[in-house]
Amino acid sequence: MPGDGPGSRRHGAPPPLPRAERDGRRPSGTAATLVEVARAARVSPSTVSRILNGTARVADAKARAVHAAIARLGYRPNPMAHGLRKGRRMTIGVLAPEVDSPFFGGIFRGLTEALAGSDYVPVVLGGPTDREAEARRVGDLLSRRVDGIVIVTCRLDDEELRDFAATVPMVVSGRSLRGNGIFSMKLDNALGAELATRHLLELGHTRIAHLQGPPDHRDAAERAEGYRRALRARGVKLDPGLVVQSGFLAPEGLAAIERLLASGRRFTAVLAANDECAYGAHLGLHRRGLRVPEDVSLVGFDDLPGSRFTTPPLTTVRQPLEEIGRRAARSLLDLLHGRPPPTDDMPEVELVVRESTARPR
Amino acid sequence: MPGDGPGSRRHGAPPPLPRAERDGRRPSGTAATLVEVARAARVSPSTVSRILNGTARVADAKARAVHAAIARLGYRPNPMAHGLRKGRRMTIGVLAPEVDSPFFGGIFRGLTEALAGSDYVPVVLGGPTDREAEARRVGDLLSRRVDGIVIVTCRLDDEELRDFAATVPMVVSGRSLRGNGIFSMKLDNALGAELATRHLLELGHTRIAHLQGPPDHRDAAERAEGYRRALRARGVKLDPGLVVQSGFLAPEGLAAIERLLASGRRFTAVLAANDECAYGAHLGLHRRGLRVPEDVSLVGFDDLPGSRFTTPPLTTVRQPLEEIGRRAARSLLDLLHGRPPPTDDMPEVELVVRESTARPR
DNA sequence: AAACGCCTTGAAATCGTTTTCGTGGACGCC
DNA sequence: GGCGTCCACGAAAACGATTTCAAGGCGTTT
Repeated sequence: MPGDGPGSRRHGAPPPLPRAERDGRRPSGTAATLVEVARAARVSPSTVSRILNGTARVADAKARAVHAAIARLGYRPNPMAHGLRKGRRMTIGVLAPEVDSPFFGGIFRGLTEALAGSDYVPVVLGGPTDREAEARRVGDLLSRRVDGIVIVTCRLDDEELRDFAATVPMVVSGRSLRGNGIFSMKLDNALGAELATRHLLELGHTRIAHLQGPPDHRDAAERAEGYRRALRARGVKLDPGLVVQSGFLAPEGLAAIERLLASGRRFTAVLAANDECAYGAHLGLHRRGLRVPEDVSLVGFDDLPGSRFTTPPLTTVRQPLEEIGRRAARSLLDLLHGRPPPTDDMPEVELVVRESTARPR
Repeated sequence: MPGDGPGSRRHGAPPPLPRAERDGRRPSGTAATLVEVARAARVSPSTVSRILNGTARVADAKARAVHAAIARLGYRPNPMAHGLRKGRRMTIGVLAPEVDSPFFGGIFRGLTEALAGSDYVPVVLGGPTDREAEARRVGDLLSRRVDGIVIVTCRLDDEELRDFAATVPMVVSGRSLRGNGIFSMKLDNALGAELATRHLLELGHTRIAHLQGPPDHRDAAERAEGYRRALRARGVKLDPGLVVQSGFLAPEGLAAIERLLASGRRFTAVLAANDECAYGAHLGLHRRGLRVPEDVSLVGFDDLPGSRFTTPPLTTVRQPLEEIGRRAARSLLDLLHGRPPPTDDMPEVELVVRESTARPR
């Protein structure tokens, strides 16, 4: 470390956090406290606190003195002392199975956006979860004393959820359940899948395959239901051989379409479990020399940002991810401030027709 | 809210956080404290603390009594009190321009993974940043008293960085700078671009276009430099008309390739600023009826997870994003524990040849 | 047997805020 | 002019942990 003072501070014992102290703001090595501000402004700590929080009127002269002292000392309130006293930590916990999926990304973006105005910050715990692991993670967050929790695709059952919500406000996605300290948001997966399937039917497809999502996943089951419903409504007989088990990930979509192809069953369109699954399926078709949409029409679900830029751009069912994130954050803030969260429903799912679907040849 | 007690708790004043109290663990409505544990176990608070932290030996009998009390009361240490006393908050701040990009996603995943074992949790602040906004955000994190900071693509200049690092350990990506409380990680962008370009040259391409990233972005500039270096090394004259300004986002890649196409300049291969830019470019080519790789070879940079599943899968330069995240976390933990972070270099960039490149026709 | 040291333990101080409680003064009212 | 109210403000008590300090018990050494 050339030209950087007398060697290794910072190694050794836990560092005593020296503050930046150029332009002579803090001669001492440690952060200014409210008491020091009070001393500098010749008032009592209580007064400083009151000024900071606007808890009570104080004389203008003192207020000015205090503000001057704050600026001079570069004072910043210590959030831990604050939290200890007030019982709030100003953090909200976010639980998600896959922090690197674009799905979570979209929601998280909305979440951070909506949280930006407030004084709360998100703490993210990731990693794959089954019901049990998820409960454990909530426990972790609880012992960190987060002020609220958002769970992105919730696997807890309602009972557990209610239980946790007695301790701390919770907002979850993928469930429809409201009550004391709980807010949840659920999209109409069945309707989305129905819309998508109907779109394919209207184009003239009848042999429509469905790559179904994880068997234990409610969203997946609902989408499959929507698919069947649309077929039934048009009087198209469901060929069970056209429904193949897949998952929400691209490799699973690839594997699924390969199995379907290998089965020899004829089909002219595919409804994938979600966009990522569709990506995988697309590749599988491509490998077989089948073109989208000329040979096979392909529909996804989610409308990930990337789906506008696949070749061709993917027809899909739009989930307003950012909006979900924003609403989650807002509802949680409502809960935290003791306001009733809004009762209006989620924005509707919406079919986005792009270029991966066409009339069958 | 059917069957859930006498109406609206939780609305009204800030809720007093009632703890879950079924199975009769906490008759009172509030969380157990260390003092209560001490009382229940008939020892002093100090002793409980010592047992919890292993600070000193205590008699086995007492230790057992304390553990029993802890279990019975469902005691969980209050992190705010702990933080106040110890001066540590057990959180690390993460700064990133776009929390929903797969790029950040990959890094963040590695980060959370490596943090999972420790007692630290990440707090994410997102949103687009220029240098100034980034400094402000670091300030925000500082006033939240995070114990360390990770900046994902750092725009601060070295001076500022050093300054901040005097207050709190920092790990940044996209910079090569180490010193007191600073650790940084930088990939050899120039080398990566050079590898990619050389690959195209070796396939026989000579008219290779480059969609250059944001003009103010060092990574972008370095990649452009690597591109030029590779051409020079092979004695291929650089046609400035083949270098067009783009960005790191898909729409920008699309716009750039359209401009290039409109210019009428002939080219048989494209080196994109990064993978997302390549996606956009791919779409632009597709729209013009140009096929990848038959008509135009295409190379990206980053190796996002999605790039394995584009059609065709994208040849690209691999950045080990998760590994970067993991190392960032580990180095920060090292810094925090007063251990010197590892001095070994980053893993090398690596060309991943898939199916978007081929010999020119 | 006295002196010394180590080990376990409890009492009390401490971290930096917020909040209650009390007090002195200014003001309004009869 | 006396008395009650109200207001601004300071002293001090929380909040829940850690840590220092001191003390007592016990074993060892000379």
